[in-house]
Amino acid sequence: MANSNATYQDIANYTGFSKTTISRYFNRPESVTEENREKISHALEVLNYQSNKVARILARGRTEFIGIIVPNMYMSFYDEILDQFLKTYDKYGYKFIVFSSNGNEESERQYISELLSYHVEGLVMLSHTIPSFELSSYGVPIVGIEREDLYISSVNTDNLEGAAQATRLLCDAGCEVLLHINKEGDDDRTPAHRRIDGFLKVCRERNITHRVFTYGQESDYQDLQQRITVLVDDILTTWPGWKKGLFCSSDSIANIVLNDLFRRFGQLPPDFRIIGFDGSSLADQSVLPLSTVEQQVDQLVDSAMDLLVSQIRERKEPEQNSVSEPVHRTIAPVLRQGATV
Amino acid sequence: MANSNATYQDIANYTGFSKTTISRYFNRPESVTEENREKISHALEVLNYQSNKVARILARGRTEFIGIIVPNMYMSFYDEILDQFLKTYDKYGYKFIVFSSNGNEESERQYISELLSYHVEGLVMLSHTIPSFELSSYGVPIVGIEREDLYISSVNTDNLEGAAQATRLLCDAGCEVLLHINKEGDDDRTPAHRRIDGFLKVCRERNITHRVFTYGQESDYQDLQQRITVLVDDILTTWPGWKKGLFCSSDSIANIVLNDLFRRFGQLPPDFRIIGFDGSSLADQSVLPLSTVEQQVDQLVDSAMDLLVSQIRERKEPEQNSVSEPVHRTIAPVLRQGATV
DNA sequence: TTGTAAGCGTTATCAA
DNA sequence: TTGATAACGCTTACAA
Repeated sequence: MANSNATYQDIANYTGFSKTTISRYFNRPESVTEENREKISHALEVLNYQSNKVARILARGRTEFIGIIVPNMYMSFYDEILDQFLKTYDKYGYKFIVFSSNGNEESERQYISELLSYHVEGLVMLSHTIPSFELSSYGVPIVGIEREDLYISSVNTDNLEGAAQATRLLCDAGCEVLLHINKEGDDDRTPAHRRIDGFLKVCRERNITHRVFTYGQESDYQDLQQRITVLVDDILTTWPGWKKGLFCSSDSIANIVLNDLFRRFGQLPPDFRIIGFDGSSLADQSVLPLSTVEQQVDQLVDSAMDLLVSQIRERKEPEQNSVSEPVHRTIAPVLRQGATV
Repeated sequence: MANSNATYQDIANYTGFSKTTISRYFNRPESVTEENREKISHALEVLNYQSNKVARILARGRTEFIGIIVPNMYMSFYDEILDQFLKTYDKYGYKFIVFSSNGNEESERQYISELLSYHVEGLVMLSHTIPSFELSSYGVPIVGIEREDLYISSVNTDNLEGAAQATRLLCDAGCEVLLHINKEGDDDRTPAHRRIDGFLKVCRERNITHRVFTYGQESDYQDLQQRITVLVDDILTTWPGWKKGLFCSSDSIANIVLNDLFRRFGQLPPDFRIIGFDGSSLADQSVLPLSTVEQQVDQLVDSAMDLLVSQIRERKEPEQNSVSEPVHRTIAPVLRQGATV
């Protein structure tokens, strides 16, 4: 039978050693004679020993847990990030306890406190409801990704540069008017907001006609689609005959626009160019492969783990450091040419 | 400062009570006088107490952890399932430790053993590499979802019925030839294999021309797209002029077919009907909303948690039960009419 | 190379 | 209603 719940004590009794020696067998095998190692190893088999990490955590004070809070799973960006984190297990050995907050600030606090009581060694925040100032006060290593990050360490895509590249690409493709769609009313300090800045910067540099559109709190996908349809109507009637370049703040939006145009015209009209943002799998699954500014998820996550691990180390040697300052890292985006520009 | 690491002992010293009383304050508050409760509560504030669940686990033997292993995150079915599990936290209070296996049998074993050593109370398996016989031997409550389940409890969509409904719908829409695309070489005992059975059953009942196509181990999305293109070529030349009904074993495949047709014809040709399977968000994001057989993810997960929790309870009262038999639950799928049939 | 004993922060069992 | 004391299973000085 599995799950026999043998303990070091049982192994010790069986072999005639002490618990300590059993512990050594696992933690510094070289300090146990070959011969005795075999005896112990044999006993483990016989008693079907199953290690108990909970006890080890308590004794050592290291959980090897990292907590991670995402806003949701239906935006593919978040599950690509999550997947990437899970993959770091082989490299770092950290296990992940995952919560999905749905943007509810109160549950988010509860989740954090739950995580803290499990003594997670670090926290990854993708969700943006709780201000970084509060997060920093929890006194646990923490890193934010693509969220407001004034008081905490963070990793972000270089949104300004990504947006600028996308905008330049549209220019160079001969577009005569440049349009940008972004989410409205987002906090100014949010990284995604830099995409507007990048767009405007290039438009002004090149002195080209442009406009920024925003969509609001459309709650579900249906509403969002309708909002976009209205917007496309607007664009078609305002600039008929112009060569139009549309930079969308996400692949999801770009996909909706593209679908809308295909339903109207059976193709991407020749006077239309579209580019998205994120480089999510949706960009490939679209009716035409979307051109997009790819966020390098692997690098975002690598960097985040790196920051987290060094914070965790720091706090083990509380000798020198005053409370060290937040570190902000930036990952270069990659322009990915699809079929829409 | 946060993270002050006060313990019951500190609270006890501060208030003059014993550790035991502090413990009672948390676990059976009514057994402590109102007055003393306030004293303690005050001390908690002052000392900034942060509970330590690791110690509690060790003392009580209950972790409130459930382990979950998914094959990957890029198939939206899995992350919708995962998201749904995370949401059960408010109802059941279980935390989830998540691993993504990428179909690697060896890592999967390692993950399981890791999970067991954290004394998870139960296991959810979505991944199919490890046979259920082996899983059942681990002696921990376990439930599989849409995978081979001979020796373990499980929850599955009624794939036979779903496929039958889809096929009937195509018939009723006046299709003259019915086609089905599924993954080849899949283990016969896999639930998704029932979709072929359902398709064939209805085709024979109605005595209608039909064919089953399969695709193989195409490793990435590109290859898969190419395979599908060849397949569509084949279909177009074999049944020109026929009214064709195509039942795909996933929304992902249906989406590829639909995109392919749109690229060729700028529309879904009038002699083509398509229906997918899963009811994933991709079905909505497609160039035309896909008709699909929706797997009721919320019910799948509800049922799974229910099975798991009752197994967990059972094993707390080891009095009566011999090793209880695996339970298999089935969730009815829902036909969702999109614009493709 | 091995063993003794104290400790990690809770809960559980008795008594008082 | 409260308190001593012994678990829970492992780690870690310190000794032998």
